[in-house]
Amino acid sequence: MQKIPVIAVVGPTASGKSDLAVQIALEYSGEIVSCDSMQIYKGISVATAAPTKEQTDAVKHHLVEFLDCSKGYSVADYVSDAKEVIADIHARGKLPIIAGGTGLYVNSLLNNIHFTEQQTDLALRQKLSDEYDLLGPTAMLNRLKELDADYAATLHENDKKRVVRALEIITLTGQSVTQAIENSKIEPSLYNPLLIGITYSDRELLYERINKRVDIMLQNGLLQEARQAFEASMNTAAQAIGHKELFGFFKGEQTLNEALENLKMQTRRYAKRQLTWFNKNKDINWIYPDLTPDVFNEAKQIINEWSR
RNA sequence: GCCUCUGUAGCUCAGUCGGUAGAGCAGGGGGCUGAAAAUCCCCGUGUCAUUGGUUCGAUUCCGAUCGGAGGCA
Repeated sequence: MQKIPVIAVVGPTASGKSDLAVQIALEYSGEIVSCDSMQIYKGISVATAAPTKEQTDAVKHHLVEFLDCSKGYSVADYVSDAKEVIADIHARGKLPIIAGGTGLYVNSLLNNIHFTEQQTDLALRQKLSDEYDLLGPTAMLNRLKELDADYAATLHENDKKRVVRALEIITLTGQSVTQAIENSKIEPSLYNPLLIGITYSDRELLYERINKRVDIMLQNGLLQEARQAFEASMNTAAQAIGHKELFGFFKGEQTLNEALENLKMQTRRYAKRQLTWFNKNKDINWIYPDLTPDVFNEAKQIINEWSR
């Protein structure tokens, strides 16, 4: 089967990937498929720095601001949704441009990780989580060792989320995580991807952009949006950086300035984690705006070489 | 002007009964397969303000100088 050509623009938050993706889409007649675990939600566009109206007017954006904040979502949902959207864009003769900073989603999509039918049981997960708290990390990791020694060897006992999830999978499916991971890789990739990464060679410059962007968010109504989130019942959207950091201020536990400084710090750390994720991928063609002022031109050269 | 306290890692501070020093936070590095903007792991050399003195040896004790805080005038 012929692989679908796609361009993926990745990088840490506030690096300028959204702008670059739009420029590429306009030049090469593309449509943007967002790859961002938080921008999928409606009503939190300030905190998530969702694409602006100018951007969405200029280029069609998919998988952005379509889900209610009360709903849960996962990688499996994303891969399934994105595959459909990409196939449709390609069928209409347009170039799919994946743009986003959620490393897990990017990798799972491009490698065509295969997720089987429903494999989550929140009640069971809660039960295992309670047991973890009760029996302690060592006991739970030991339990996993007996069921799936290989996977257990890759985890630290404090990694509650993964230890619990591994036990959840095993009790639910009777299959070890090692097996499940192996099975998830059986299908070949559907795409012929070109990966373009954007980040600053001088981390300080990226951090300055992040700090500045938080100040702009404030002007764009971050406080009002966060106050609504403070009262609303949110699902995974509650994890987004941008609202929860302001709750301390709403409760009167800290000043607005303290909360904003913390918000900036959390965003900087997030950017660092994103870089850890993407740095591992040796297929990424990196562009550094502080070294290469004309980012778009650089991107065009990379693309032209790739499409030859 | 006088008195007291204080000056140690980017920040807040321990500490060395004299043998060149360590926590928290910040920061850095690394993981990551159904919550991922989440979550987990690892990483601490710095003219111990400056300058004289005592000493085998001073960041530690003493003096002076220069910062900072408070008190009295």
